[in-house]
Amino acid sequence: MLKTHNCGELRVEHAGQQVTLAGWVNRQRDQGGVVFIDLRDRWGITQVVVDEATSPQAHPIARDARSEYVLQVQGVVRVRPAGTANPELETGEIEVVAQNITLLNASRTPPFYINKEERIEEVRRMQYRYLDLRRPSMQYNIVLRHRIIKFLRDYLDARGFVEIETPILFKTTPEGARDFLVPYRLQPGKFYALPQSPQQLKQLLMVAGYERYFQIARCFRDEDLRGERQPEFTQLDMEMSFIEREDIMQLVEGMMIALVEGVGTNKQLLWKPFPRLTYTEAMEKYGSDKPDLRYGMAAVDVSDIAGKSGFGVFQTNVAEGRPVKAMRVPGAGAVSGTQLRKDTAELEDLARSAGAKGLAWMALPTDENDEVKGPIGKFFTVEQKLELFERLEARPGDLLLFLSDRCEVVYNAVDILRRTLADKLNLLDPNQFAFIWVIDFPLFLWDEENKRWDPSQHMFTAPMPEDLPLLDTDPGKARGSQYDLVCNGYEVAGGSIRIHDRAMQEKIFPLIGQTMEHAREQFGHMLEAFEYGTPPHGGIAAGIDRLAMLFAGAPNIREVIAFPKTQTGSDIMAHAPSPAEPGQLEELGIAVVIEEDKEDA
RNA sequence: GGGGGCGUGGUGUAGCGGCCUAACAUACUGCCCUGUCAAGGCAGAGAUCGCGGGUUCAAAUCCCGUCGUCCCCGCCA
Repeated sequence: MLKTHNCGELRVEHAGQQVTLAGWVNRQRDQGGVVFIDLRDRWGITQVVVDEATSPQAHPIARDARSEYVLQVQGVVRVRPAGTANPELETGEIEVVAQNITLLNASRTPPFYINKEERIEEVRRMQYRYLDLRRPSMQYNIVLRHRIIKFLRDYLDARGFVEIETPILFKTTPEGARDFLVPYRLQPGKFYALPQSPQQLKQLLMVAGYERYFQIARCFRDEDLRGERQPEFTQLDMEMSFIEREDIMQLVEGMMIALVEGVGTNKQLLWKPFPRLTYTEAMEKYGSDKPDLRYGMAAVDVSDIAGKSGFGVFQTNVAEGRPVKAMRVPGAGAVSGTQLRKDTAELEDLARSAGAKGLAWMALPTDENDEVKGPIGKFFTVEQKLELFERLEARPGDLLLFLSDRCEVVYNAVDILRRTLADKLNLLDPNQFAFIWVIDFPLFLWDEENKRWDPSQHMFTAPMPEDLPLLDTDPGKARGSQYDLVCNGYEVAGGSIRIHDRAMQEKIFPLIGQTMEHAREQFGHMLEAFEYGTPPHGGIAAGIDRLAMLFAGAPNIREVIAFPKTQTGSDIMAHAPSPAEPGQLEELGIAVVIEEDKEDA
């Protein structure tokens, strides 16, 4: 070893010890006769003192040392002279008096600061990702991610789960996203697909009798990127046999609580056990199947009251079956008239961008004797207003927003209004975790474009037993045995009880527009497996990137992925993707045909 | 596929028609300095303002296109 201690561990009790440290120059302070070097490694920073008089060998090297030079320092630990301790440093009580310094490697001037937390343009960070990752904040994120994964592994291992690897080179998987294809030289013209998840394989492991499986699995989906989505991402993939929905939810909930409480961050659970919302409740109240419950502002149906008001839009909509929903924004009405008009105009624009035709509002005065402000107030009788306020639990100074349209439009608008208002009103505390379960999803969602039902999760999700008859009569009403774990507005895990019966599986295919022929071709091995004693089973997959992001308090998952891709799927450092060599393509029997720019070529 | 933001010395920002021969901080280079820790002092170097075109007497600044990146919708659980 080139070091006997790391740069974060030396304390007063080490005083007098001969030590060797190695690391990077975080900062160098040249005082002339004495040079201070803050030596940094993954564990911390230790001050090295180099005195010209007592360390003639080390002094010139220390003088020439620059940021990010790699040094090995041999010296003696000493308690710092009185008055020179640095309470900012964990090692601030001591310093290492250098006897010998070896320059292990020099460094060019880095393109950005390693020793200073400053927002740097992301292109630059990605171009020099190895330097970006050297920054302490990134090292914290990456190590935190490791701790999360380690915790989950240990937790599941202790409960009889077996970690099993599944292939990356596989076949199209039924998650509904676009596949990444990998051409294969030995069979020109044929392609592997990278797994969108190990879904089929983990079910087959249940058929194989492993009963409790997990894997830290890389998944691949060729869809557009977002802050929370990368083309390759990591899931904690799990599957269990002989269990019911409740068993998995309990296990995962216990695991998440233990993780939050055991992984050593300052994150607080807002509540436990985790509340459960049905999909319908989530949509009705929050307009989203992954609502952020760190704040309220739930939508409340006021169709009955609004329909009786004198406001024509509400009357017509309610008469034609379109709901009127109201949201209470605490305190947002207690501003000047000018400000109120500006705020509500902005919110109305937002609602319009979500497809709504408008946004009505009432502002409750802070003085209860004043009139309610807002253009629709006059259409409501005093009694109607009081009824509204009571239902919304409105207080003086609140702003009430009213939306009325088709359900989907109202949901959309409620969702975007809630999220925007929460941000504006500073209601988003990243240290608070609001975990909730969303259950009772519809098994299918109608795909208007292709005029068919689409599985809302995937084709192996079992219907809720009591909804089986609906498959024949009204498939849209059938609920799936699906459960999603949501935290702070992010879906962090999703799973279901699976179909383990061939007949049931074959019943699903035609409903989702799969011909039997195509289904057998793609999934024949699954159907066949179901005939050999498949146990009832189910599972869940948790997004490790999103969890790590939440635990790190990071704004996107790139901050917790060592080498992420940009929004266009590029790796700026390595310049991937890149054209293939003609010889490689020839071996694969592939010709690249790139469309010339359609018109303006 | 669509909408929006951003792109100025190495880095982070300012400048948003003429006072820009582009400012500030920091980093960088040299010299001075024996208790600093965002060290300090003095001196210095460093930018065709992403790229291309246009408008104008005059463009970092306005317009169009393009490239890159980020956010959002679609897409994706």
